[in-house]
Amino acid sequence: MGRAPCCAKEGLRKGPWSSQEDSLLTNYINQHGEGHWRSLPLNAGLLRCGKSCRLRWVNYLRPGIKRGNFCEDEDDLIVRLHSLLGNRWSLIAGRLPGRTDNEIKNYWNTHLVKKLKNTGIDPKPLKNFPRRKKTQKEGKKCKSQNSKGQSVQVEKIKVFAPKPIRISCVNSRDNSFENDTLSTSTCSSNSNFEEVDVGKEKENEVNFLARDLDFGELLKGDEFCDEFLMGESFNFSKRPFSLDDNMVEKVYQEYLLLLS
DNA sequence: AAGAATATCAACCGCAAGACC
DNA sequence: CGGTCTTGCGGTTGATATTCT
Repeated sequence: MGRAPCCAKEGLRKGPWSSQEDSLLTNYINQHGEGHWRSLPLNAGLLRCGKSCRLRWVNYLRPGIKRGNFCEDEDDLIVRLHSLLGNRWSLIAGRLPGRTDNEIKNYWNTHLVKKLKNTGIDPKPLKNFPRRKKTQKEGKKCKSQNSKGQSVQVEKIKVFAPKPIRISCVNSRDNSFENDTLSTSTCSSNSNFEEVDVGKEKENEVNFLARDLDFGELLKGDEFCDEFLMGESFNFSKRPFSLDDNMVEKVYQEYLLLLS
């Protein structure tokens, strides 16, 4: 099965984006919305491939993106989530307000790995979870036909990374999971995110987690996770970083709570 | 001051998988 | 139902910046 390239390569610009290209892309998306990446460059007057446009938008131009200066809370959360989820940067990014998967991945590789190694911690995930398999139904709009054979747009459930919210308390960094409550506080250094209705956000979060993390599927038949779920026999001494306060267990318990 | 070495991060690439035809 | 398209993800690259010698 041959696979067509995402775009014709000839005559397309590569490399860093100019401010003019940025504004063309931003203006186009502001007017027409995201999506249709393949046709977007042509329509927006850009000599870029759609993939490049998407990447630029998602990682740089999209409103609400926070750049640089990761706070200690964020470091902490990234390390913990990485320990739980491995290199599933998009999932990790979903838990960090305004951060992109690319930025987190870069930050992990350039800063956190070193930092962990310097403190004698092996920055390996607990478990290499398989890459998530999406279900047929989720994620996309699809066309279907009504009884008259007319084509109608059916809105399928779309997996939005929810408005990023923290799942843990941020004020007590070293005891981040002391509180059993599911805090939705945002990162302390982040003032760009709105206060949210905790009830609704929690609901959204549950939906998000249930669909996107898909722990049920992820963990099904997994001896390691069975063990983890059973709790008692799990040996925390295997953990890649200090767990004197059972941090990861608490993160995990939060996820379980959200799923219950 | 200058060249080398190292760090950083934006962007590219290939692949997987669902959607579409 | 099979081939193709589209999107999104994670790994990697390479240009630029910074630090070291």
